[in-house]
Amino acid sequence: MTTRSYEQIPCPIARSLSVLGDQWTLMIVRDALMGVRRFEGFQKSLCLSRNLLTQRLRHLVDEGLLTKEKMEGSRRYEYCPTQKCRDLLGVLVMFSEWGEQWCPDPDGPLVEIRHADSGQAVGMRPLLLDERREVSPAEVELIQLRENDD
Amino acid sequence: MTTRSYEQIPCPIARSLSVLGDQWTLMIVRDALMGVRRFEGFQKSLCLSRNLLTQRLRHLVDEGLLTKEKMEGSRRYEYCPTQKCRDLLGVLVMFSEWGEQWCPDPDGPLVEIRHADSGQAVGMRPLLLDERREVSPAEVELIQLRENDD
DNA sequence: TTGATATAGTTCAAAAAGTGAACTAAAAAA
DNA sequence: TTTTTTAGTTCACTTTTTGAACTATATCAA
Repeated sequence: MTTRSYEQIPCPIARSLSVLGDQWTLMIVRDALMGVRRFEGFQKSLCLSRNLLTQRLRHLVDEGLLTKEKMEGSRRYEYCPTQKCRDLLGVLVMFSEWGEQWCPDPDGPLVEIRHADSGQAVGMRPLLLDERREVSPAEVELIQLRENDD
Repeated sequence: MTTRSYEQIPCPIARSLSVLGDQWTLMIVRDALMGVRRFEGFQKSLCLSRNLLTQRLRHLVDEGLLTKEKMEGSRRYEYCPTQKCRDLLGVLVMFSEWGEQWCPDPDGPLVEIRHADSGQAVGMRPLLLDERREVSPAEVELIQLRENDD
């Protein structure tokens, strides 16, 4: 992975995508958050070439999204998601909601987002951070505060 | 853009990423949602090569995220985001929140997410969809319902 | 303990995708 | 009318990705 040219754009979305925005990284994160821990697990789940998987896992470890840890009672390693990685759940939930809405699977949903304790369905919704009140997505806007002085 | 090999994985996240998950598409969507409408606008904002921009804009039009429309009082065209594109705002907001948290800009935030009417700060937060009650992100889990029968 | 199999990679050639610069043609402005 | 801007296209070059074969431990089963 080389430095993306938009890494220089002073915007948190650009910075996030410069870490996560290649073909495979978010799919590996998805797998990790669904419990995949080992090299062969990622490879079989995603069918990506093994050398690229090596590179991407190394990248994710370097960026602090995964740790490579010795498994208990074994000499083998496993890749475990860090908090930085777990914090991407919201991103994946949004991708999932968008995918269900705009390119649904004819066989019905395949991934569910649930509250761990109660098993109830959960969605990510825009909230006024002060009042803790829900607002309509249509009323939310993205504003650039300063200009990019290339 | 060729078909990604994970397009076959029956998962709404995989399907979303097969449309959006290349180096540039989400950055173009970001620009479009911040008001960029024309070829030169995207090119200057992102500094990507012009032939790639042509390809990506065509891809986004084909996928129904942008429409190429004649500008009023002109023979020129502009690229306008559709509802399918505007529905990606939540994804971008999550990327922005993650970026601010995990790779903050030393000069302070550059993008703000606000309620259009009141100007108040907005965040995407997990909500129990039945009760409309906020829950902790740590209590949210992503569950795969069926197996991928390759 | 030995042999078989599973796991986690590495290596390398071919194919595909991205980059950057130069070029073109139509539209708009002066 | 001439110049400048806009929206691309073309092409040679570089970088990435793919896919298959190979290697070296680790674990399992007899």
